[in-house]
Amino acid sequence: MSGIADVARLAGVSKSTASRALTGGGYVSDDTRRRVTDAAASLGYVPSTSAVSLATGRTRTVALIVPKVNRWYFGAIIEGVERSLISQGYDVTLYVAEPGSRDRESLYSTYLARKRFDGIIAVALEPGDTDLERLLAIDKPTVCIGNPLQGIPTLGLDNVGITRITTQHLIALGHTDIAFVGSTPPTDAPARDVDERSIGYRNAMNDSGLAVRIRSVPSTLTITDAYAAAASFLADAASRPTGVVAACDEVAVGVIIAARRMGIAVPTELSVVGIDGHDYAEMFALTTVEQYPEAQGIAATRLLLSMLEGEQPPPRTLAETRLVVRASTAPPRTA
Amino acid sequence: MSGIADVARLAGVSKSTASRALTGGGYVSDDTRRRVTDAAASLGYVPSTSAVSLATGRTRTVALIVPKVNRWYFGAIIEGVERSLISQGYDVTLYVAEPGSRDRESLYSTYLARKRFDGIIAVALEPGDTDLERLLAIDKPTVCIGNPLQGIPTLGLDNVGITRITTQHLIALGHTDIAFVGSTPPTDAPARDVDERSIGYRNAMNDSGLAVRIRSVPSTLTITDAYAAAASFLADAASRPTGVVAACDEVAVGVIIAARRMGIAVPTELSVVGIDGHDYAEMFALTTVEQYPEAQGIAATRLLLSMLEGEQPPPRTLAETRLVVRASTAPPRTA
DNA sequence: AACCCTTCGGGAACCGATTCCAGATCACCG
DNA sequence: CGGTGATCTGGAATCGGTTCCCGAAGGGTT
Repeated sequence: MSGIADVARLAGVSKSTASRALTGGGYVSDDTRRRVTDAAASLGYVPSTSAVSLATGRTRTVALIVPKVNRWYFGAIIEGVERSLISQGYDVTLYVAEPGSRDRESLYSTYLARKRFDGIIAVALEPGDTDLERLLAIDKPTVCIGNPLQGIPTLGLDNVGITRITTQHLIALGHTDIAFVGSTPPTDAPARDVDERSIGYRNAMNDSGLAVRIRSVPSTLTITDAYAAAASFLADAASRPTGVVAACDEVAVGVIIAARRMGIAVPTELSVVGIDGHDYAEMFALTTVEQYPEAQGIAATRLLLSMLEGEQPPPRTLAETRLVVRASTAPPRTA
Repeated sequence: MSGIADVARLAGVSKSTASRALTGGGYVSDDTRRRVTDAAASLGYVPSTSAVSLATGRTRTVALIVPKVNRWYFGAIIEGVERSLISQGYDVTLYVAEPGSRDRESLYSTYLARKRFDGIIAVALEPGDTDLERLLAIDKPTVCIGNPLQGIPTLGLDNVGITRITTQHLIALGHTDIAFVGSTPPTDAPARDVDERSIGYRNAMNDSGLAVRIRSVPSTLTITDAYAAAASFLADAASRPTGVVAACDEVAVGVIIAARRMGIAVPTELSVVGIDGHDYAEMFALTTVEQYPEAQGIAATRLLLSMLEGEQPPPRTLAETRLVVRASTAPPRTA
């Protein structure tokens, strides 16, 4: 491997001049610069990143922290972040650790402490966890995607508002017996995304004077979990709601699959509305509020890069959403 | 930030002794070592990784190259690789680039050339692409997951054998009219995983003297793609097969969803068998040959780490699989 | 008491870049 | 023609560690 010294020698200049010519700083005559770049090209010179970051203090790497990879939402964010960072010449190192897990512990104490990165993008941190203060202690530019956290610029959804919209959509269709399928908010802990959504549902129901009914599924909110839960709570025809507000599309899809299996017609006997704009939404004709996690990843990257340039982004940025009405919702049969 | 010089000063020793005490090389008395580690702990000393890798030539980072994040198979591999590498003290930098894409180009010419890693794990490289030689040119320890490639240790499935098994499962149940749903192998290019699977199907059919029928879906092989394709080829009751060998579980699930929608009973009127052991397999009662991508990620990591220790792993390692019979397959109605 | 081997610790070189500083060249102007 | 400022280049220090080499001290043997 040839280093900058070899390039300098071949071009007949000193190391310092070679460095200036290649990085663009300081005065270098056009002629010299050309000689140096030619020499570098002919040697196939690639600067050693460890040397560069030792000298400059910048790593051109961003740490991306996600709780999970194998979920549509997180996967899409990862793809967005990766694509946009790469296009800016940054590498992405990926850390997977669920909030509260043991991995999480060593993540902060060992890996993040090494600071092999210029900035951090953290996805779906749980508020109230110790993560926040530890992130702040690292003292590197940081952006969050998800719930707002005190002191860190965050990109997220208006969860309350969105769920109000999906709930009102069912109410407007004439439904009165509407259940929220998600997880029950813990009374002591601060609200996570899911909890905010259940609040949006409750607000909308209260506004219309309707009774609130919440069906819990495991907080992983996967299709499989929702399928299993729905198979049980849809079983009794008497207590079955006519409308379901799902905490996310994966839950909605699980409910629809369960309903179909049980011979409950969607939307004739059961209307289902989700939140996400999941890949599968169209296949299940799901009415949903779309969000665009890949675009969120790109936007978060932009925020972070602006911080690296010394700017101070707004503490809270709302991500774009759009209600898409499909065939999983209709007026209830009795109406 | 305090450096090793500060630690040395506080412990009353020289930089070299401090380094030896902390990294474990050379002779250091227990007493001195304790003084140094205490000093390091009290200062919260964390070695600068750029300095360490500049001096040692090792980055303790592995590059993970995947074509896509948001697919069950790739997501699971990423999780497995990440988890096991982190537990060994390695960081993972993620590169997402589909074979043949423009991103792929810059990936090799720019990012991989920087060699900010000690080794590479590449997932689902397409044989016949130029990737192979470029990977070899990088001249770093490399492990592949997927199809075998000349010169790189590879962890993969016996695709031909597996699909023979799923096909024979249907044949044994009495099916004679069995279609393969995947993509048609290109005649000129070398075989990808999917192509090998169609070969396994064809071999099994030929062995039993049955007619080969291949239904193509877009090569991304997603549930949605398969759903759309199935909606069309299941439409004509006369030409409809009684059994489907799917190239993967996502295709199988797409077919099942389409069949249910069209009122075709599974397995009574249509048996479907997949390959993967997808998260959704159980929910759809899918008969399938399970593979374990997360375990494959862990195994690939082990292979790579052994290469970093100077060992030479076997060129080809077969990953574990297991046939799981569920309720998506049954004898055909006429039998 | 002389000697040798093992253990321990310090000084300095080194990894491969960037960057500060000072000196050299050049053009232009008075 | 000397002075001045702008432009260009090289030497050397620096980033923060690891590691080679060598000298010193300690312990055991003849």
